Amino acid sequence: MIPDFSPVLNACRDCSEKSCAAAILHVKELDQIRENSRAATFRKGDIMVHAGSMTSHIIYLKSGLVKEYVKSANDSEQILQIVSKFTYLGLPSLFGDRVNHYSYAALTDVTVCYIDVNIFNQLIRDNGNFAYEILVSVSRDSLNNFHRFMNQSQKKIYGRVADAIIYFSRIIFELETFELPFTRQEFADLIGLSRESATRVLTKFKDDGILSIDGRQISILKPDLLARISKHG
Amino acid sequence: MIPDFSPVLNACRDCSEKSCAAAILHVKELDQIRENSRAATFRKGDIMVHAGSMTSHIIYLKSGLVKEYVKSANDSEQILQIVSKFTYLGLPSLFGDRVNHYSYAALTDVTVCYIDVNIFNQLIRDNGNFAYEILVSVSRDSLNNFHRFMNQSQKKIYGRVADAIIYFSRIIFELETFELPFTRQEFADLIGLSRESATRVLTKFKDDGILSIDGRQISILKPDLLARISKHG
DNA sequence: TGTAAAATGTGATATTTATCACACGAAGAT
DNA sequence: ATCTTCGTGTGATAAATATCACATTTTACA
Repeated sequence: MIPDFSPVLNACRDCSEKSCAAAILHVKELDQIRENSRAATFRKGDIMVHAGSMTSHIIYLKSGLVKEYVKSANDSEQILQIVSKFTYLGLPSLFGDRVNHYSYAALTDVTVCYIDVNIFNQLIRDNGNFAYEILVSVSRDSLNNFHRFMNQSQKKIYGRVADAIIYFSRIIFELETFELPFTRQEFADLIGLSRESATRVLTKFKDDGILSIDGRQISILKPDLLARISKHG
Repeated sequence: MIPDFSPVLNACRDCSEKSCAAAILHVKELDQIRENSRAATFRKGDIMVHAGSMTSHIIYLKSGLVKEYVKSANDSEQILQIVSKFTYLGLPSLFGDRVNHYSYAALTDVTVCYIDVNIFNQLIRDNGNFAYEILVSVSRDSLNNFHRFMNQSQKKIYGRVADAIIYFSRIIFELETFELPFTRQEFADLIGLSRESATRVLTKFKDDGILSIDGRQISILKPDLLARISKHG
């Protein structure tokens, strides 16, 4: 729950895990960040940000996987996206009312940098090229969310599950064999299904020889068929 | 379909319909926009942008209502949002691959300005404060889309219809009595329902005395009850 | 290592919502 | 004015998916 603050000062100008946006910054600006930021780590399962909390620091994800989610009234959870390294968390919230609209939890061990929001905003105002890169990132996010939205609202459960599997294979792991970083319930929450329905579809894919499934370990055996199901199913 | 190009030069610096972002620009920058932009009008029903087309100009909406939508394989339509005046259309697409990801059609007569995308991008890079305002706008949009997404994926049809009615009353018209700017089919497409289901819910609300409905003319008679249905229904 | 708790798979059933079919009225076209 | 098309409401039915109940497996941890 509570981040382990690293005792090491993070020398941003030498950091090998810079974002595309930060790569544009001048040495002076990077030093400005360094003086107002802090490295930290989270353990798998830790909640990093609670929806509804105020933002004083922006979180930059240096390594690990994070789920972005919200809980609704009846305790059910909707996972918005899986965030992987080299990403700023919660940018849209920052530029609105400064209240975090989503929660974030670590799916694996995670390392991050906290950056003071005032410094971050100042950099955007001072350096249009930095601002442009941040815009690119927020826009990409927005289009991705839209894609997920369309996927959930227009496809049937087989198409949705296929889509999610392809998403993990191509975007997150870049492998045809991978380990899902969460439970079946969370998998279902990501695509807006009940746990039972998600399980049933996975079992069906296994029985049909499309996937090999052993617990959280997944291999895609028939990628073409899976892609076809994602499109038309 | 084809915009009527106005013969009048638009003097941006005197324009009373500037966006929050443009209000920040210097006189010199506004003149730069003027030399690379063009005013135009569309008639109700005109398609302004086709999804998939390339973006050479960004469209700024000066007056009127526009639907942002996509068509899927089986010709069904999902309306993403209703856009009202003082808004740039399709910003997230601009910062990605420059392909328009959504289509836009005029729901009322509409006046717009076309602004050259290169000029627009240059202004963002040159003027961080302008960039900041654009970021605020893209972020607001992203959070709104998210809200719509949650609404569609977690609520039942009564809650969704209630939500949509409240949205028009509060955000679009700021009145308790208003005229829906589209057909029942489009209303259904906005909230991801079949036309028949949307109709049935509206009729139920009418029978229960929550709304008064006469064709497209709608009055909210019991706002509290409607809000409760939106939350828990 | 043993035990409790959590996660998973699966059948039966219920609920929600879409689809189909059709009647009716209003708006446009000739 | 009449014809045709489009939009709308409504009942009957079908399809998709959630919920419930419970057995089984895996994981956590004392």
